[in-house]
Amino acid sequence: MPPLGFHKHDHADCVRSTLDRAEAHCVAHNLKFTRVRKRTLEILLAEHRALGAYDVLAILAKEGMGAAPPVAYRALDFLTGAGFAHKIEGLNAYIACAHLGEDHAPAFLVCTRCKSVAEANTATGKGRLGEAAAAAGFRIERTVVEAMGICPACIEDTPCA
Amino acid sequence: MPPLGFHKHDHADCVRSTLDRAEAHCVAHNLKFTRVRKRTLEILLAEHRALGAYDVLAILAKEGMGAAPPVAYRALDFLTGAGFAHKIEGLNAYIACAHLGEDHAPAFLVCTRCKSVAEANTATGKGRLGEAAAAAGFRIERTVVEAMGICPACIEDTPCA
DNA sequence: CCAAGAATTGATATGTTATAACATTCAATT
DNA sequence: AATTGAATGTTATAACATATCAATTCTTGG
Repeated sequence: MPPLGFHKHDHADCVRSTLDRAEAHCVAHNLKFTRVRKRTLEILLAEHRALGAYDVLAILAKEGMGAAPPVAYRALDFLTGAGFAHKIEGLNAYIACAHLGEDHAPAFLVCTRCKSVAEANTATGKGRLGEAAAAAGFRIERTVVEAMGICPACIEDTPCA
Repeated sequence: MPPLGFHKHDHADCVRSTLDRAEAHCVAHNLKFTRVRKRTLEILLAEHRALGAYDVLAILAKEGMGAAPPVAYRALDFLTGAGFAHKIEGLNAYIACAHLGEDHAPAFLVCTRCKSVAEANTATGKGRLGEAAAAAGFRIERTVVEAMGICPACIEDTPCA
């Protein structure tokens, strides 16, 4: 599967189908897909870009949902916990999951210039890291795999590429 | 090479040889291995654990080197820039490089319980991430590869392992 | 040696990211 | 309707990080 995010696609459909799958997952797992949570996912889905918690908060506040940080952080925690969104540790920012519903170990290509993010679809057995962990007797609970760099669009825009 | 950090080794030697290699690198590259910078590396080297910038700062301050955050952050920036230390993004914390002088793409096993960190030695061609990047025309500048979980020692210490 | 310039250090202030604690509202169940 | 548990909202503060400028030290050419 090609990494989503750097190439053209039917984004309206991308958004709709992700929301639908999130909705279905919540029904199936008895999770509450509340107004704030749903709106937060919509905000993240608007673009394949990472948004800071305070960016999300600003939008929520403008729309009349709580104006204090915990509102955004709780919604983001819910979304990441449910697998609907991921945190980009290298940016302290959050992004909607591009492979919602598929079992995957998220890995990202992160443009440090424009903050657009492509989510690659990697197998859950994580290559060298998995081997090293097994050898050391280490129990992996979560993996952070991010390539920070410059995306194709930004490379083209650079005078001295 | 086994990941360093979770198993016994001659740590005094580990520290000494790392400092020696750092020293040599600075001489070779005309970098200034000043008092603050060297002491900061020593602090990180004391254990194979990640320390926050303010943890480092507290020690520096106690020893009479500047008490304000920029002192610690500048030293840490120097060390990470020179490849003598790495930032663990998942913890917002810093650790001495365990493979100083060897060309490597750092990858870590990070214990979220005790913050000890093992640095695996992975090849610079980064498997799936590298492939995905090449396919997308993405220029990688830095990789963040961290497995967060529970280290062998903490697994043993857990009542309900 | 010493003056000029560059790099490093130190301090103040502030910006950014994140959470603790508690009150209130809402929804499901009895 | 009363109970209860989850979700929301607010205040306050903690934790992480940087911009700016002044003072010092370290080169290096004169």
